[in-house]
Parts: sequence; structure tokens; C-alpha cells
Amino acid sequence: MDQSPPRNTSVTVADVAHKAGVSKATAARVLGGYGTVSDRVREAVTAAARALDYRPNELARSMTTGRSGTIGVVVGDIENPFFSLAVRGITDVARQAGFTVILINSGEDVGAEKAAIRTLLAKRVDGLIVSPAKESDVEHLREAARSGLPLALLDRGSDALDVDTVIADDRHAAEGITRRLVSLGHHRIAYLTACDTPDHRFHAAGDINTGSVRRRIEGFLGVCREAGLIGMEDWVHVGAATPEQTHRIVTAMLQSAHRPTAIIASDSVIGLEVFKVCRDLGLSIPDDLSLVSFHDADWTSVTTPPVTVVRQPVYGLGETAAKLLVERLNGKGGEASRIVLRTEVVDRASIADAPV
Amino acid sequence: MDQSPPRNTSVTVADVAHKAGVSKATAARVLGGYGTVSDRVREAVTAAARALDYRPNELARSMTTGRSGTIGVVVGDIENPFFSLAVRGITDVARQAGFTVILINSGEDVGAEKAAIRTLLAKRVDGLIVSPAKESDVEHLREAARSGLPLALLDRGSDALDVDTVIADDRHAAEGITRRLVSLGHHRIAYLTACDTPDHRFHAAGDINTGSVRRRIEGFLGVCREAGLIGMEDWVHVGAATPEQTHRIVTAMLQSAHRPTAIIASDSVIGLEVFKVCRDLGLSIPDDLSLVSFHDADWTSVTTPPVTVVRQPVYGLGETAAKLLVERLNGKGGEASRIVLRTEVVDRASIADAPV
DNA sequence: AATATAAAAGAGACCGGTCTCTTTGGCTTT
DNA sequence: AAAGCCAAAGAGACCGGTCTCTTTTATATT
Repeated sequence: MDQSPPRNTSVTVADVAHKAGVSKATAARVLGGYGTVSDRVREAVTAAARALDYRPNELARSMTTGRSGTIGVVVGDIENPFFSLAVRGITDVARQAGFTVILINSGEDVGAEKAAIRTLLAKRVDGLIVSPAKESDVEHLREAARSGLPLALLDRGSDALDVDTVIADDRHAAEGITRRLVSLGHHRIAYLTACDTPDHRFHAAGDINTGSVRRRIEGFLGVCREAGLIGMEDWVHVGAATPEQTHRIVTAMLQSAHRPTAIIASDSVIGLEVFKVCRDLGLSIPDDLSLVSFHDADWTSVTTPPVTVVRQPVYGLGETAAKLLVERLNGKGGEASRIVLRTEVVDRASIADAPV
Repeated sequence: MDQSPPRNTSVTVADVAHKAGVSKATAARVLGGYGTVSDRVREAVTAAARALDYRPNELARSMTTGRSGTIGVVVGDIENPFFSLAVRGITDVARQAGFTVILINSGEDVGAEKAAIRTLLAKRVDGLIVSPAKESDVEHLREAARSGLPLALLDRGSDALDVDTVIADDRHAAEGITRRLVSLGHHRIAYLTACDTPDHRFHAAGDINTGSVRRRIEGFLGVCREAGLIGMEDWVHVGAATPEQTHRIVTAMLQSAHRPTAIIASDSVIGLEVFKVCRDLGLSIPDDLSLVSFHDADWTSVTTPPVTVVRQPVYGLGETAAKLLVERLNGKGGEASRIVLRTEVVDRASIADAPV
């Protein structure tokens, strides 16, 4: 029977104070590291705390200080490499600044996102980093911000929300790759996104609630229009939210008589699925189909051919958002910053001239 | 100037009670959903709460109930697809059961892990899911468990720790693929892991502190011995913790005169890097080198050739650990369960007969 | 109508810290 | 030696909920 230190059933400052023979207030001063205490007393209290295996109760501390030392993070899906990398950026900065992170997945569902915010508010997080599921539905976020809670938006902004925002230059990136495809002679270029609309069809960019994706599609359509290509709205496909759905959409698209000669995939999960369908259908990339994907996932350089991608500074997105938030938490006031991080096209071998 | 509801500077039950004209205790009964109240009073309180935009303070609630509704999760690195998928499994179960998740990365460093546990203990999490960095250094975990905090181990067990544990049948999986390679005539088989030893060299399986990896290496060495291959310890390489290090190790290995004819990669990040080095060196998989990787990452089926992998039920690992923990939290007592989930070899095309 | 019984509401302690305000004690100052 | 001052320690309220215990009110019983 070994039970060395005596089963710590919550030792409190009062217990430590009693053991050290001082008042609760004095013990609290030593343990909490504030106020002034004599060296002799400090040692006595420290010794008593060690002997009793005292563990501070951060919850109780939060009660009076009003700070919980916690930030809430709401992302679409931590399983998606995009978010897991961004979250890594967030947690690194948060830890450095002495905060812990409560993570909630919204599954890109606004209802779940609202519930998440409510939960985090109840847990009294000191700040919030959110990747909003719908730009058009941010009343819950505005309310949180208005009540004075620091809020930073990740990857997706909202003009309706005057808060710190960190996004990538999605429109510019989309314009660049579209221009490149057009100059290679492509007229039938499909854009494929996981975002969905009520009727699962695309009509206009305004239908798309995810800010980053809407800006990309605007860029895509803008360049097409500029190049004299009309009716390109019909080539935007929504609802590729799972590998299965993507498979269905891409297969149908590539088997139709009027099939695209190039596909722009809005994330690496979609890009991967396009690759698989081509293999199954016996189509060659880039001879039969050119492929460009957003997100420089690590595997995109080892396929045959390697995939041309838009490299986003994903870690930096999370890192920057967290830094902005931490600054707010440390009392830095002033205007909300809207930071746009540069993207870069990584040229590999998945695009070529349009087939004749 | 719009400021519809009056800037909620923390509305408390007392405020609601006052507005509704009832006592604090009664208002708390309505708001907290306990005890008995008349319908009339319930409505009055509910209305007052809505009017004042009352938000419960979960922290204060935790003070008295002793439950925080939070579980702490410590993993090596959320950026690694293995962990992000496992964490997804954990968060799904946690949310279902009404818990939120505080996530901390240990970076596979025991010191950081200890700090993480301390932080989580201070935050008074209701339970803990940990993927221990070192099996040999679990005193902090034992102490947490002994103080009555439910603890579940993820992917890595410890005989020294009698707590709920969920792992994969790593040894069996390693035996299977090693046997396959041996039967194809391979004698020079390298095993590559991110785990490290003090001197960055491998001597015996006991050197490896990560349980899952140690079991795999034991399986690997066991089958080799069985097959009459001796001194295979020299073929185990440790310290492939980053793509850069992996690159260095693999390049050196493949450029040596006595180079391996097969490589077993301990995770998909390593597998990917092996692939890249082969491409750079102009070596053909599987003609010049056979490759097997642990973790059926989504990209492994689209490379040329597609990679033969050990498929682990990663989501299920997290899911199961969370379920066990939730059961404990709901008071189910009894023996600690040690669950071993099945793995499966997915045969693709990256292995072949040993070159002559 | 009088009593028993249960339901509804109130009063106030409590959780474990922080923090303000007050008291004590040692040391300087002239 | 008396006054003045500041560091060190103590007393107790407070944060915002929960919960026990007590009192009041409504309903049932004969």
C-alpha cells in the first residue's frame, strides 16, 4: 500500500495557510504572486503548499479576475489539413502568450457555429477566433463583438463586421490562374467548391456565403468575362463537400459530351478527388485535362504529374489572427486591422495547352 | 447610433431575479433548470432573462458543481493528419456528450506534456485524453489519475499505467508487412521512425519510448529474427521528426553502397518524404525500392505507384478513447479497459520482389 | 372548517480564489 | 522617548452561480 502524498481532494489556499500558520490572505499573496510578503513567510507557505501538493484552481481565479486565460476557436473541420495547419499556428501563438485553446468544429453549419459561440461565451473565453461558415449570417458574431469580446476572423472576412480579419488574396490568386488557363487556350474551365447553395446550383457569386470562395469565383468570372468568355457561371459547381459528392460531380462532368478542359479545385481534398476520377476514367492530366488546386498540400508534389497549386500561407493565417487577438487581449485598442496575406502559384506539371 | 439591447456588462441571476420580482434562488432555479417553480414565475423569469440578454456564467457554475464540462486533450502535433483525424473523433464524441475540448500540442516533448497537464489540472478539466510522448516518463499522468481524474490513453499505452487505453495492433501489423517483404526476398529492410533516442541511434527496442512505435519495431525485429536475418537493429533509423531530417536520413541511406531494398515508414509524413527522395535520386518504386507506410493518408492512392499502407482506424482511436472517458465521467466504474483496434494492410503497388 | 401534506418561494451559506481595507509591528527621525 | 512612516500580515467582502434549510402558500383529506 503506497499512497505517498495524501490523496489531494482539492487542497485550497485556506488549507495551505492553516498549515503554514498564516492567514488566508497572506498565503494567497504568496501562491498568487502578488502583494508583498516577507521571505520567511514566503518560504513557509511555499513549503506547506508543496507538502500538501497544492494545485491552484484557475476557475476560482477567473471568477474574480474576469479573465479565463482561454481563447475559443471555431473552425469548419479540424480534419481538413487547411484548418489543422491554421489551428497549429493559433495554438503556438496562444501558448506563447499564456492562453489555452478551446476548439470547436462547426462542420460549416451556421447553427452549430451559433451553438459553439454560445458555449464559448458561457465558458467566458477571453477572445474568439472564428472562421465563419456564412458571411451573410453573422449576427451572433456581431453581438459577441459588440459585448466587448475581442474577435478575430480567420480566412473569411465580412464587410458587415468591423473586427480584426486575416485572409489570403483569394481574388488575385484566382485571377492569376484563370488568366494562365485562358492564355493556354482553355474555354471550358470548371470551378469546383465545397460550398453549397440551397438548390445546389450556382447562379451568381452572391450565392456563395463563404467569403474566401466567393472572392475566388468573382476573380475567376471576372477574368473569363474580360477574355470574352460568356456564360461561365454554368461552369461553377457547388456542393463538393465530401469525397463522395465530389466524385459524383466530377464523374458526371467529365463524362458529358461538353466536358471541361481544365478544372480549378477550391481545396486540396477536392483536387485529390479530381485526380482519382481522372485515373478511373483513364483521362490523362494534363493532356486531356488541366488541373489547378488551391492549397499546397504536401502530397501535391509527388503525384504524376505533380499538381500546380495556389500556395496559401495557412500557418501564417492562424498565427497572424492569433497575434492580433492577443494584442487586443493585452489592451491594445484602435482600429480593426484587415490583413491580406499573399498567395503564390506553385508551377508544377498539371496544366498544359487546351486539347484541340 | 444603434445599441439595441443594453451592452451586456455581465448580467447575473441576481439582476434577472430583481427584474422579475423574485428571489435570487428562484431565478436560479428557472435559469439553471433544477428544483420546482410555478409556470407563472418561470415565464416571468424567462422573460426578464431575455430582456436583459442574460448569459449564464459556466465558470461560476463549475465552482459549486465541481464539473467544468471540459476535457483536456494532449497530442503530439495537431498538424499531423494522424492526430487531426483522431482529434476529430474525440471532439465529435465530446460534443455529443456535452463536453468541450481544450487542445494542447506537446510537440512530443515530455516537458511540454507535463506543463500541459498542469495547466489542464488548474483549469479543472473533468477528464484527460493523452497521447503520451514517453512511455517511460508518465509519473505526471499517474499522479493525475491517482488524484481521481479520469484519464484515457490514445494510441500509446503504458503497462505502468492502469487506465483506459485505446491502441492499434501495431505489433501484428508490423509483423504482417515484414513477413511479406521477407517472403519477397528482401534482406535489407529499413525501418524509419520520428521517435528519437538520446544519441540519435537505435540499439534495442527498449530505447523507444513511444509505445506504438516500440511494438512495431519489436514486431519487425521479431519476424526478421525468425527468418534468420540478424543484426537488423542496424536498419532501424530514429529521429525522422521533420521532413528535413527525414530527407537527410533517407538520402544518406539510399546513397550508401549497402542500401536497403525496402523501407517501412512509421507514418505518412515520412512515407511521403521517402517518395520525394526516390524521385530526386531517380530511383524507381518498387523496382529499386519497396515502400510500405503506416497510416492510410488520403493521397497514398494517387501516387505513381500507389503506396501499400497499414490502414489504422485513426478516427475510431479517438472516438473510442473519448467514449471510454465519457463513460467514466458518467460514473461507470470498474476495471480499466485496454482496447486494441484492428489494422489492415491495403495492398497497392509500392512493393515488389527484391532486386537481384 | 380544521388539519395534514406537498409545492413554491426565500434566505443565506458556500465554492476557492482575489482584493480592499484595517491593523500590527519594526525602524527611522528629531 | 514620542511621533511618524512604511512594510507585513490579517479580516472579510466579493465574483456568480448552486444548494440546503426554512418559511410561506396552495391543495388535499376527513
